[in-house]
Amino acid sequence: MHLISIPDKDQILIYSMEYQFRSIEKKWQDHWKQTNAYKVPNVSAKPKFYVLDMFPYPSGAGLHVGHPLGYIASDIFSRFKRLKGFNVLHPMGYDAFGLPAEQYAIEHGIHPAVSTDQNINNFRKQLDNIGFCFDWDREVRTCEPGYYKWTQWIFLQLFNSWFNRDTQKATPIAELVKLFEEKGSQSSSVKSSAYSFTATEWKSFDAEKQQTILMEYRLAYCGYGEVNWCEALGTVLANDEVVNGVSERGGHPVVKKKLRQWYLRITEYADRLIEGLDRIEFSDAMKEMQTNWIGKSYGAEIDFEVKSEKSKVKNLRVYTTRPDTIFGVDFMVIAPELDIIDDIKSAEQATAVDDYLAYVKSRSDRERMAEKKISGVFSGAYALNPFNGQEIPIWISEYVLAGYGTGAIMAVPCGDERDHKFAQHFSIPITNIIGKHYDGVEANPTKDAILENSDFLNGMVMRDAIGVVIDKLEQKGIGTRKVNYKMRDAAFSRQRYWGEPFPIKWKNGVAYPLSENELPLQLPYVDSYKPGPEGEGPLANIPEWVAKELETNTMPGYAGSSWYFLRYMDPHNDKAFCDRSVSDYWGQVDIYIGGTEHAVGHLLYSRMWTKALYDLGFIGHDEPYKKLVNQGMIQGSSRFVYRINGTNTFVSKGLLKDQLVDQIHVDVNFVDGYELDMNAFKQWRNKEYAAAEFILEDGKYICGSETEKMSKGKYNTVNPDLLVDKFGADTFRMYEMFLGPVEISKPWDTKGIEGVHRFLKKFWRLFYDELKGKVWNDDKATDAEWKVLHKTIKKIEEDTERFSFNTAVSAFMICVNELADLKCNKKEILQPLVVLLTPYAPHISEELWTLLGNEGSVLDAAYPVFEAKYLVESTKEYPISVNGKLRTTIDISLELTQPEVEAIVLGNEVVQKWLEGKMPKKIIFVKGKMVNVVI
RNA sequence: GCGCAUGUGGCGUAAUUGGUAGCCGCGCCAGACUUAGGAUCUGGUGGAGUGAUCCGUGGGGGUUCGAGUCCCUCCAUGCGCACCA
Repeated sequence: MHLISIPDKDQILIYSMEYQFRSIEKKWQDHWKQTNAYKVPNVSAKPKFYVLDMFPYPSGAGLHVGHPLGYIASDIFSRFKRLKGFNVLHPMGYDAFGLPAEQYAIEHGIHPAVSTDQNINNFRKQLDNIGFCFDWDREVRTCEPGYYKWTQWIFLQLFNSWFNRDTQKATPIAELVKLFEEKGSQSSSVKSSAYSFTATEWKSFDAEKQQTILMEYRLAYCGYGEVNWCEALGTVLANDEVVNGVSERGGHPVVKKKLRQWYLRITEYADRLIEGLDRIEFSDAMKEMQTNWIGKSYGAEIDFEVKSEKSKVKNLRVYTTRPDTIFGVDFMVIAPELDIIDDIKSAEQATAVDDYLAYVKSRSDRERMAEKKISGVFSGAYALNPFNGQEIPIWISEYVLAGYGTGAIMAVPCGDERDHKFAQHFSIPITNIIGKHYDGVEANPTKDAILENSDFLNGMVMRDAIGVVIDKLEQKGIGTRKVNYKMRDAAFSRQRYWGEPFPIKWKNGVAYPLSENELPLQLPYVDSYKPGPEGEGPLANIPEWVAKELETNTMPGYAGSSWYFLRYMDPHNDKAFCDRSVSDYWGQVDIYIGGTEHAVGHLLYSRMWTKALYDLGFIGHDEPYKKLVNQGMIQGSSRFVYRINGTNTFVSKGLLKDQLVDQIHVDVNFVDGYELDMNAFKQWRNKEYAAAEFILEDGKYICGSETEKMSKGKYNTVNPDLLVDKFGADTFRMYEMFLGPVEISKPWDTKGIEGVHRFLKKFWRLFYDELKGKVWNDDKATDAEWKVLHKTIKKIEEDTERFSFNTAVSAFMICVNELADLKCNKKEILQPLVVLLTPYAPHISEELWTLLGNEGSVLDAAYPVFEAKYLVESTKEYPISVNGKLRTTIDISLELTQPEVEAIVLGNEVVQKWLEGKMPKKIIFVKGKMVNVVI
């Protein structure tokens, strides 16, 4: 009999040889806690490795089985790196500011700080269950003053900096002031703005004017932007909260309203954000998404003279990437939002234009986006082609966006699909400038056609004409070469309570930063979360706050998450956001794990903040994440019952015929596979279905199933706590990995977890048998056993290194199956396996490690070293194909040459049968792989 | 509409470089042990056929001695979006 001791206050002894996962896991979790097993030092002789998870927003719903997927993957990798001799930083924290907590506060009157705290405690309990190796001493919460003090501090650095176009770097604003004092606004390092002045003029400006000008350059700046304003609710709504043009709650109308907003000048970093992608390991898909989002394009801005009845507007400026098509312009299109519309519309078209604008205003962005049908209206005005004076009608249509370029395009139907459809729809005549390349049916966006009908460009290849046209436009002073970006500056303020306050005071319309020693500017306690007047945030309702002339907006969710990876390095520092020597030690995040939904938001913002902090000398690297791994979503597998319409009778799935039935979601937690637990169902939802009657097949009620998003409303969420309780954390961890590749989305299936649990039990039985007790021994291993071990070492090491955890779990299973077949209970084979298993199933590994008589923790054991000599083979079972179809296999020595192999193959009776006496045309022999006989 | 991703047994998946398709697990079938099994163990399990064989990686086409893998095209599903000129 073997003995498991549980180091409790009242120590109890359990005599057992079974795999007692509950006591084992509790014992070691307590032990690791007491011994600070996961504490990570900032000073170490070991090489560093930084593994980071995207930290969670602590929602009230708690964790479901989809959440820990990435955490388990990163935990396995962290433990693996630790065994390999690295000092591994693997922290966790909470992205704790956010809208849901505030919404909950509005509805239930519970302060966001309170509910957030409760949610965090709940999350923590659930996370601890799974046995992660997080260093909890480094936990951060973005909503704590000790944290957001530094979020505010970094904001001030951005506020006090501008982007020097010459050096392409964030630079203290004082240097810009100096530049203005010396040279005025004319300098290559200064971007163009609405203001142009000499040094003398600058000095003559009053402070207010100077500040207004500086605001044009600050990396964090104040401007005006449109928001979703809901008059009835008196508040600004997020895009999420607007459905079909009305508020999600209450269905009140939502309109665009211009409000003062903070922005981050991320557009200045566009080129560096593109360039940086070459130096980091993100998936090609992710890089592509970021590149598309930034959307750099080369083109020209061209001014077209406008001819309208009122003659109020002289020019229409358009942006185009294809100035070479200027003679193919058949109409212009301007965005419905443009102010000039009023001034150019003709009397005849006025009603039609107004109607169209009203129509557009009634439509949400979403509708406009998904719209396939073509709409638009002629304005009644014309633009003149600058080269030949031809009149071009100006149209208004929602397919042109006000926010991009100049909000106006020159439409070339023969070369652009959307323009083409528009022209066809409104019967606008189409000019063909590319001859046979345009078939009259579909536009052709080629750049390689030779231009026709194009005046001085005739005979030129389009690609070459682009530069020629721009040069000519520039000579004439009616156009300029222009690089454009789709990306816009990031809106950085919210009219909400539960976020970081801005460390900004307003005096006479000028924003002044608080000084560093006034930080943190604490979020004041409030009783009401109602919006302030005129769309301002709830802080505007606090008299003391307003009296101090403090900014009433708060920062958005992504403020805290844009730099948290730095705070983990030095979380308790109250002198700096992170000591430079510490960030120099840890450097970049080596592996960052999270979902693709952050592809263009968080991942771009945090890259920008990192670059700015780098420019200003606060950290030594300008890309936060060296490598990114995207985890897939775990989908829910919903279960349904079928109730015959108007009755209380439920029909089993297999017996469904033509009856009209209601398909009803049932809670997956009382369905075993597909079989419904009818009693549990009757008790469900306060016995709503207590009177249910069932039509069964083979005495069972079989449910229907569908794969959907995992969510409470679909009753398909599965709580990890239940599974850990039933099967143990080790089983749960391995099963989540066994489900499939980390980066692929797949449905959850609770049923399969038993297979992994069986595996761990089988593994345990190699050491301890239910009847015989200890079965492991010190016998010498055979060649076959060594081979199994080293094959496994190789596979596990390679798979873990490349994040292929599902195949690694499978390799463990194969190994245990083979050792069981060999009846191998030998310590010299089993002990290295225990170490290999440690990252995946740390609890059982630590237990067996101790039981094998080892001192110290398995967490720091030496990782087994693969030796190729155990895997050397002398023969190979070759697949023999005839004309590419497998016909047989033959064991052939690996030493033989091609002619020798050919002789063996041709002598084989199966091959001879297929040859039918003919001579093969050729024999393909790939040594160590296969043989193919071609007849 | 645009962008990205994914399609392999009843299910989750495997096949690392173009070289034996279906490893491992679930489920299912049969059996052993058992008072019993939702425990454990053993064997079987892509489809058709008595069989030799044939068919099979979303559909169609192509390249190749050989294609799940490469190319073209179509279809379906999921996710994202700011119709990006």
